[in-house]
Amino acid sequence: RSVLKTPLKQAATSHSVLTEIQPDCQPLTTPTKPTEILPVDPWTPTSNLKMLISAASPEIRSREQRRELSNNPGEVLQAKHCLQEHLSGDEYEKSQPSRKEKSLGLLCHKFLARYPDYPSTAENNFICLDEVAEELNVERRRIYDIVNVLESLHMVSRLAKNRYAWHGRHNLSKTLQALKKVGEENKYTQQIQMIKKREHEHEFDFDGEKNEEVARSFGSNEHSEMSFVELPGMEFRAASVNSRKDKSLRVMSQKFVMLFLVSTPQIVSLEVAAKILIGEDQLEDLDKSKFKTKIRRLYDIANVLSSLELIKKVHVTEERGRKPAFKWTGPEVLPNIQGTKLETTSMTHPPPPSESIPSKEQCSKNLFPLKGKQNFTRHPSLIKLVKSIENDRRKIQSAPTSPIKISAILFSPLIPGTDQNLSAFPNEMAQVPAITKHQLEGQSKKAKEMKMKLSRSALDCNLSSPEVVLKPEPLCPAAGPQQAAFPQPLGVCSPSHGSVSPVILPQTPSGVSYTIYLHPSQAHTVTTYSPSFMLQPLPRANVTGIKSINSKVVNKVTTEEGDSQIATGDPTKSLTTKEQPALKSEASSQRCLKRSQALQENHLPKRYRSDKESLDPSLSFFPSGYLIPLAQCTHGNKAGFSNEEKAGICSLQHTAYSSPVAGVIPMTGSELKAVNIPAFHITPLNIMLSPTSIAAAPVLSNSSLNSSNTSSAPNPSSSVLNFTLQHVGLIPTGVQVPANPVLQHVPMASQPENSENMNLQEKVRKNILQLLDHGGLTGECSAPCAPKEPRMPQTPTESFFRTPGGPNTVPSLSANSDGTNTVSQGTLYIPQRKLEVSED
DNA sequence: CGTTCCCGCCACCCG
DNA sequence: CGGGTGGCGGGAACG
Repeated sequence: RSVLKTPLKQAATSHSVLTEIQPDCQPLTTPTKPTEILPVDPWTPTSNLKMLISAASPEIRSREQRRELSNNPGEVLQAKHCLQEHLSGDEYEKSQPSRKEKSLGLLCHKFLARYPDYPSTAENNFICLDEVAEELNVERRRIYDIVNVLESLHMVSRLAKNRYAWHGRHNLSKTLQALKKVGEENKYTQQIQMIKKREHEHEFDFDGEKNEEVARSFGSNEHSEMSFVELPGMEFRAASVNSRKDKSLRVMSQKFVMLFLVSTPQIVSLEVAAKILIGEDQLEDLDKSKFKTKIRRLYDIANVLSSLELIKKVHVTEERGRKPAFKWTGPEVLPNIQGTKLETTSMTHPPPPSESIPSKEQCSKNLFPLKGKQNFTRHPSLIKLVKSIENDRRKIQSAPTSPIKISAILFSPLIPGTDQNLSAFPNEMAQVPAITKHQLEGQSKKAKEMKMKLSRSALDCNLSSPEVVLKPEPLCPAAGPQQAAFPQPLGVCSPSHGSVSPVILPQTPSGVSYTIYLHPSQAHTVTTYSPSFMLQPLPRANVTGIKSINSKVVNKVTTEEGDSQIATGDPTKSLTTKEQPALKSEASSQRCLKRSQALQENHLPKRYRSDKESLDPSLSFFPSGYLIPLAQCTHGNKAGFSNEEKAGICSLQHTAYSSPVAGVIPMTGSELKAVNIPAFHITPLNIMLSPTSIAAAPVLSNSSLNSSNTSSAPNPSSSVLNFTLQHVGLIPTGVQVPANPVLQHVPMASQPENSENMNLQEKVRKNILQLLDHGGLTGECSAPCAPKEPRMPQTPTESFFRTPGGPNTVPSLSANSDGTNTVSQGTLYIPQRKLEVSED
């Protein structure tokens, strides 16, 4: 009916007619699987499995082999889908491929198998859809599904009708960075939080504040109406191909990925994803069918992402039961891009992709009229209108550009060697012989990683920020629930908006800039503040879901986790002696709860200082020639905060549970209890600092060690520690711990095991110290400046410790007059995790 | 039964 | 206007 865009009615009619006329052909229905085949049939799932097993065989692509290696031998099942049938097509027709044989995931694998991950320019990297479709024996329609999501990751790009160019993973890291950034700017983190919150709204029903918050969030939400995110140099190849750039699958795929990138346990449930993706357009019609459709699409996308091994399916268990979700298993994405193009290296800047740089006129055409209204809301229909207009405009714009020399651009050296190396990193890691899950997760690796990072960062001192360090477990053989506990490797990245830094970078020719198509009206909305700068004590998913948890539940959870964990059984036992007592004494949860609740009340979202920080339209030209609205707020914002504001916003405990800045949802004590405690059990080292905070700690302590400086906090390190401990509930609020421990604890944070804690600690500490010595530190921790331009780090240390976002993002701690500690800008992360995440 | 998701109609848009 | 694209949702397969 009217609801349907497509005159489905007709379809339905014709359908029924057809059905009647030709009963044997089922026009609109899924063909029934011809009942039965011999049990021994080669195509049964079982046989499939066998095939797989025997399959680690020769003819699999080298790439495939690598993957296999990385897979735990015991998990053949898991790898099942990873294989392509190895036999010639001879057996095709005789058997009815089971539904699974036709799955998009498998198809995608086949598709991927055709092309190298990192194609060289020399190779023939053209993709002809018809050809592929034929070879893979599927309808073209299916190929579109695959290609579309690949395109969203810039792994392919469309050249012309029926033709695509294969880029493989060369662009992947940049794309992910861009996506992450955009995701942050879209405040996806908060949206997720919000969704979850809403799920069980029933419980907290407080005042209008909530509503306001919701409204605001969703209202401003339309900003996320952004379209396809592009990379410079990856812009439309051919003008003609542009039209549907903002269409669903592609964009949806990008958004989906964004959700992972901004989530701390990088797990996203389908439900949430769907809601967010829908919510962007119109929040009201939470139409069920629409939701269903969205989910369906998400499955499609997820399937190909899975094939790419960027995500994998898991289940999160909430109070409602198991819900399908996906976990990011791709490379860790560092918000800061700068590192990618090491000016350090003799390589210098990669030659600017001159060919692909749009003319100036185009740039001007791209100018978005900025609309100042902050909360301008428009009716959906209007949005649509605008969209189409915008669309047209785009077409026009792109027209002059017309197809560029493919060969030139296709493999344009956008990605310097360094980048490639980086990209390759995960693979290397993956190649490390698979041990046991635990071991993988284990410290040895982490320790190495740490070292590596440390030394690396030392080397990269010229970088204005840490370079991209990829997470070690990308290929996920061991991906278990535990991973959730280690959202980010030490020092790797700030979960936060890289917007800060990246935004600043664009100046650099080779910088990873990205292009977002926004509706003019939305330009202003882009990032007002960084979502990540909020404390996220809990994993959104379960957090939201939990009302009151009793110890039983907690135990249960822990136990469940335990099996895959090193520390098992009674979690308490696995704790270090040191921690143990603390934890116990901790009736903490209760205390925390109360307090948090109390605090929440006071501090709920006072919307903050709007955009005074929007110093100016903050628009700038990127090399790509596209005009991109900067996330000015990000840095401006930070700088903009006055101390009192910070204080107000971030006062101790309160901040932990709800930050006005972030619009975090306040949580109840029970929730905290439920979530935080389990986290402890799971992670021997309970204190898990986010990269941001981690970065902060060293700097701070350092500053206090060396020459003190700007830090207003007498003893920042201890502040951090105390804050953390208190927050986590390890120590009563009143207790204070000396600063030193910080150094020890921080490193430990990355250690899942305690057995070697001491050693590791030692090592890490040494490393750190060493590092410090090296660069003599300049710990400027509370410099609220928002440099407009990329700033070169003064010292290696600084560059290392500074959050990727830039100097201004360095978390600062300060003691408030009231004696409480204040954390500003920084984020202390508590291990966040689902109540339970299970692989399938 | 709930979840997963293949199939293919048909609206759209491009050349 | 024909053909490439790809939104969309029924309902089968799967678990």
